[in-house]
Amino acid sequence: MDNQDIRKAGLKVTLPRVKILELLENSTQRHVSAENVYKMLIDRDEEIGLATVYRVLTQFEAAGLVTRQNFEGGYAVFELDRGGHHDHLVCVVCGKVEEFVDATIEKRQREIAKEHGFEIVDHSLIIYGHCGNPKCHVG
Amino acid sequence: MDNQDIRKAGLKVTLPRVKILELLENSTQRHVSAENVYKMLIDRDEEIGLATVYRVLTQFEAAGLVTRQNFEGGYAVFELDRGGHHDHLVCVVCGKVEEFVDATIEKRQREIAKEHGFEIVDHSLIIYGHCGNPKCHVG
DNA sequence: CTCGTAATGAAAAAGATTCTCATCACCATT
DNA sequence: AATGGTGATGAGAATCTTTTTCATTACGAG
Ligand SMILES: [Zn+2]
Ligand SMILES: [Zn+2]
Ligand SMILES: [Zn+2]
Ligand SMILES: [Zn+2]
Repeated sequence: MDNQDIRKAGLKVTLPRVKILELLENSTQRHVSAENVYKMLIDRDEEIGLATVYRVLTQFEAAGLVTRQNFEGGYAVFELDRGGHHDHLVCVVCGKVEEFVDATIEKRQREIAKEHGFEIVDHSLIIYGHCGNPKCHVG
Repeated sequence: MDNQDIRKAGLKVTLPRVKILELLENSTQRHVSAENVYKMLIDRDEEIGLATVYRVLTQFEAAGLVTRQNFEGGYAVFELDRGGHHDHLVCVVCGKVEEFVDATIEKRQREIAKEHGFEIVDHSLIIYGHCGNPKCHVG
C-alpha cells in the first residue's frame, strides 16, 4: 500500500492523498469517519481541508483502496481494504467495532438474492450490541 | 393498528399522528422516507409540517409501531412494524425493496455475537443489487 | 523548466434531521 | 359544554454530514 497504489488508481500522487493513505495505515482505529481523518490530520499539523478529505476518501473507495460503511446515525466510516470482505459488530455504547466473516451467512445471502431474482452488487450487515466491556452493559 | 395504539404509546391522539399512521397503513410502498410521508400528506391536502413528520415517526419508532432502516445514501426509511423482523433486498437502480427472513442467518448472527462477547441489541442486513426488472440490469 | 490539467482549500450549498419557541389543541375536570 | 394545563404543532432556524463551486496551486508529461 503505497504511492504506486495511488498512481494505479489513475490519481496524481499529491500530499493530501499520501498523508491520508498513511494515516489509514497507521491509525490505531481501523474504522474512521471523514471527520476523524480530518481531525487526526489537524493534530499532525497537516493543512488539509475537510472537502479534500471527503474527495480523497471517495476516490480511494472508487479505486478499491478503501471501503465505506454507512453506520447508524447517518454518517459513514472508512477503512483500508485489506482484501477480504467482512461484516461488523458495533458496540452501541462505546463505539468499539469488531469484524467477522461467516461463510454460512455469505452463502445464504447469495441464495436469497437468487430466489428473489436479484443480482447482488453489495451488502451491508452490521450487528449492534453491547460489547464485552462491563461499562457497556445495562443495569 | 388504530388510535388505541397511539394511546398505548403514551401519546395524545392528534390529527397528525392519526393521519401518518393511516398513511403508513394504506401506502402502496411499505418503505417510505420522512420526506415521502410529508409529500404524500401534502398531496392529500393535510397541512402537517415536516418537523412533525420526523417527530411522529421517531415517537412511533420508540413505541415499537414503526421500524427505521438506514439505507445507503444517508437517509432512513420507515415502515409499519407488522410483528415479524425481516431484512431487506434493495435494487440500486429502481429502488425496489423486497423483504426476507432467514432463520439460518439470524441464528448465525446470534452465535457470532456470542463468540465476540457481544449482547445483540439490533442488526441491519441490507443486500443491494439489481432486481429482476430488465431495465435494472447492466449492459 | 514550462505548461496544461488535475487537485486543493475555503466557503457556500445541499440534503437529512433536530431544535426552538410562540401558538394551538387534546382531554381530564368542572 | 366551558376551562385550563400540558403536551403537540408549525415555521423557521440550527445542526450535521457531505458535496459543489471557484479561484488558486502544484503534479508531472514533454
Ligand atoms: Zn462497548
Ligand atoms: Zn471493517
Ligand atoms: Zn430494479
Ligand atoms: Zn421492510
